[in-house]
Amino acid sequence: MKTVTLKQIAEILKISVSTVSKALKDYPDVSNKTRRLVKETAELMNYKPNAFAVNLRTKESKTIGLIIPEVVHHFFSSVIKGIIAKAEKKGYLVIILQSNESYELEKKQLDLLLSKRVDGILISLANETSDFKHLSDIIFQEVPLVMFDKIAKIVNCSKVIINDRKAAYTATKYLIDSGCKRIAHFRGPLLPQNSIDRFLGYKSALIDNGIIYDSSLVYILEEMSFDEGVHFAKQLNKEHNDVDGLFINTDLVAIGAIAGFNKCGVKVPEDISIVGFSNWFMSSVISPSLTTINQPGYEMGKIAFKQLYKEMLKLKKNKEVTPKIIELETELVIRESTR
Amino acid sequence: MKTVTLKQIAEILKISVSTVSKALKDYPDVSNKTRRLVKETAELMNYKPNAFAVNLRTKESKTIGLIIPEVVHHFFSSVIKGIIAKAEKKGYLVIILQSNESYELEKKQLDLLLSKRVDGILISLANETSDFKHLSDIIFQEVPLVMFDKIAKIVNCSKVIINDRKAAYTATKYLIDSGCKRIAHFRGPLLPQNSIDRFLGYKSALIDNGIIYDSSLVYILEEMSFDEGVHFAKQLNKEHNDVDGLFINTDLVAIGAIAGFNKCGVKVPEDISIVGFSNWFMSSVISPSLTTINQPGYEMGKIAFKQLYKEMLKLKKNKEVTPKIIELETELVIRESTR
DNA sequence: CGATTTTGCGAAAACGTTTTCGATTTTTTA
DNA sequence: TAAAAAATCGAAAACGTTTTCGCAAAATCG
Repeated sequence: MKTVTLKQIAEILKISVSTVSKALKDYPDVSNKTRRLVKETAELMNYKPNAFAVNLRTKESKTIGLIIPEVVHHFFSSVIKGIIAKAEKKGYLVIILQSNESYELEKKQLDLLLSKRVDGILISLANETSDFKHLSDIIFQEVPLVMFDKIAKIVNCSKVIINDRKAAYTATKYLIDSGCKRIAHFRGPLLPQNSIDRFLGYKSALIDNGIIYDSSLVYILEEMSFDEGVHFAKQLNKEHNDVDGLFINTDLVAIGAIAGFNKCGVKVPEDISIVGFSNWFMSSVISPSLTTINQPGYEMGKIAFKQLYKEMLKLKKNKEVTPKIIELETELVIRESTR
Repeated sequence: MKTVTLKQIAEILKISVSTVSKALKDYPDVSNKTRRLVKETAELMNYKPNAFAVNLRTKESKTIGLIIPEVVHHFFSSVIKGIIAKAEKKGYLVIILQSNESYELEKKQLDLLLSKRVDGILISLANETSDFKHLSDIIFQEVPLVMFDKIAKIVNCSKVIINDRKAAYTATKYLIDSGCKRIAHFRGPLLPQNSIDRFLGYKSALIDNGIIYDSSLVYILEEMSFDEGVHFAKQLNKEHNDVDGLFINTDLVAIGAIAGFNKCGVKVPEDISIVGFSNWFMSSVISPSLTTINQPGYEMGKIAFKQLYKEMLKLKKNKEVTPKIIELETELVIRESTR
């Protein structure tokens, strides 16, 4: 039950290795008779081409790398699912690495993927990442690279994103339109672009609508966990009793916040309206269900791979690739946590 | 900025390719002087061994395959995280595929991984899988294989599992001890071993404690979703108003069931005690928080890889591997959903 | 100082495939 | 029927590494 090679097939049929190879790959310069013969015996002997040899010869691995800040996360696992699904259809396998939001790890893993000679790389940045040389290096080495969700604007590669700023603007505007006068914001860490953009969207919605921006109403959350949501809800209630609207960076925190307000005796949405972000599946089933921004993770994964695939093809044909920025649509999902 | 090879280093230093290779790998038959020289220039030229060539030569890819029924799932993503973490430490990368609970896909993906020549395979079975030839084939081909969580007892390979039967017994026993007289069960699909075992644990706990087993109290859930939990809670309430205890196959469904009972005006735990399974992080934060069985996903991932690693090493040394069954500890986490 | 051992290096095969190029045979055309 | 064209095949190089083996030079020994 050893692995069977082209050579073995060749010896059995008393023809050359090259002819066997060509027959299997439908080269025009092999007769129908021998082609059929080769294919039959290959089938019979259960021939499987040695991927290592093929890789070496063709200089491609039909494998892509994926670096993600955190696997155990509903949004990211949806993205992963989208990527894997699309990649498999195109004959690509996906190696997944996790940066754990660490810049150092991210760099190391990028190196790892390069040394494994993946055909392309998909990445969503770690929160810590503020230097982007490791990414520019990739581009310089002409390895196709596509960033998604957590991107760096400065890096000259294709990106698949949502318009975080616009979505946050919409969310905040909805709070304003529904009558909120004093609106707070639970934002994410300082570095990631999407956390910045959501904050900016929040801020400009206030300003555009004649509400004075008050920086003491913006809370910076590092972990973005349920518990942080609980904690900061309590704190907000203590420090700013008059707040009647709250836009939160992500649903998990928002759900925590609802629980937190619950404990303080603050009623949602009667006393305070809350809008989350990402439309986690739990958001529709909790009580009160959460008004939020729908962020299409699965879709994003599929499209990110599609773009990477295009660029890998172009590279193979030595064509120039011009980075593309693809913006996916989001929408406001109105539920019970807002008036 | 082309990729640099051993040959190029050799030409520059006017020595042979073999010496360069040996110098870099600290072979004893190369002098300290040339070793240092080689290493320095390799560093300088930013030499990275061509993984394709190394693979071909050494016949290993330092890559393992992972097949999982569903990526977007808290338990499984925890397992993935554990596997990736451990694998990376040992210098292995992980290719992840998703069977979507489909037997056909599972088979196809196993083939894919084999054709890519991964060094080992980790798998958690699809619900649909009831024929195991594709798995035995892997073992026959001497590719290390370790199954985890959703396993097939009949396949002769190492397995990392929890004792589902015992855990379910504990859960049910706790319901009995806390005074429940009529205990229902929401089980998973018919095929998967863990769904069977949890049912059996439930059943024998009843019988051992003098409660008559009533099959009409056992509901089979196909999707294991939140919505199914809501739906069957309502149905149970309609069909068996007298039930005062409920053991549910998985936390997500249990949380759905709590919501369902809520809508029917059935109070948890006053009217009915509920025990879930898996200790999803949301279970501790909902209200009432859920009594459940803690199932260590991250741990399971780490140990599954560790076992696979051992077997890959043994295979390399041509040593015999004897399949091992590793049972991880679970514990009952008592919260508010039970009296 | 000659014989033996040790040290350091290189040639070459091997891994299994793909693909170019030339050679031979067969078929077509003039 | 001779010349040209097409069809069919194989030899061989190449991809970049690892590792065995042999050889020469240096070091050690008696």
